[in-house]
Amino acid sequence: MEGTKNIKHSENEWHLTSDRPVFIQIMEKLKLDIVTGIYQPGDKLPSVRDLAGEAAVNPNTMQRAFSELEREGLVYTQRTNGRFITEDITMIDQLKEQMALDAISQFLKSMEQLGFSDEETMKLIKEALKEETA
Amino acid sequence: MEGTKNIKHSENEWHLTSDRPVFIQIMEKLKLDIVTGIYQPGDKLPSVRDLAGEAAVNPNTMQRAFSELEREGLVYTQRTNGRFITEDITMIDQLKEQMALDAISQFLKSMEQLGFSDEETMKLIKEALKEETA
DNA sequence: ATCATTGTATTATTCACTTAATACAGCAAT
DNA sequence: ATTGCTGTATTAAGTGAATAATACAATGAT
Repeated sequence: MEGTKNIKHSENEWHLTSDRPVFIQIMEKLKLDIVTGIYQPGDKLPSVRDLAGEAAVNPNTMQRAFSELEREGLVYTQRTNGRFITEDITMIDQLKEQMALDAISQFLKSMEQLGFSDEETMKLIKEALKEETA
Repeated sequence: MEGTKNIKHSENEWHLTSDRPVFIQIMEKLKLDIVTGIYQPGDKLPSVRDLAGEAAVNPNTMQRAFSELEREGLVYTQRTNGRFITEDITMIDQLKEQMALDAISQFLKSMEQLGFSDEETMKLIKEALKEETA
């Protein structure tokens, strides 16, 4: 096979916190890496043990995160060879769109709950984007 | 007497979930009720036991949520009389502004992580708001 | 003075998440 | 055949959150 370097993550930072289940946070990071193309369809993933060491978590915890991702169809396993990103590009695109829609609806819900009108929300968003570039 | 109805929440729904600490979710709801004016500055709160019963949680859990809110200065306690919303209007206004800014920055961060440009994000927000009214 | 209500404190138990330490089966390269 | 890597499974232990069941001190109303 192509020897060497299936390390596609280099100096990854996992910044895991204790306020939410770690395996959930790992799933979220992996999903981000998939929809943003850091992991390409069909890519081989580092082993459970390697990733666990890199993220400084127990191999069981990393294994659990992968099991869930596999249950959702985002990765698949070759029993003794390793894990791979799904080659279903449609699924990946749909996931990205869904994650964006979730972020949007969650944000709009928050602003509505705080009592901001749609106009006020738009105004605040525009201001935030302006200051971002500055 | 019980004729005094200091119940300002009526048929409140707490929709608590098990994916995050309950006392955190309670704090979030109380904060929303404060910044949106459901609870006014100086208002007396229902007793720990009453609120615990209403939210279907253990009194200890409700007590913990209040302890944290008190630590943050949003409520204060009269030892054997009850709890009250802070009368510091400035603090409440600042909290509301901070919650809005947090929602915005969290949203923008999510969209950036997903790889959307500021322009794309704005476009998606506008579309979401249009469909909302329709 | 008595009583109900208030916030508060204590102890024990349960549960999910996490870690730790192994162990096993299957495939590839040597 | 041996070695090394892969995913996977198992058991034990520790931790924080939540519940349950009480108990106590202080205040206001009666």
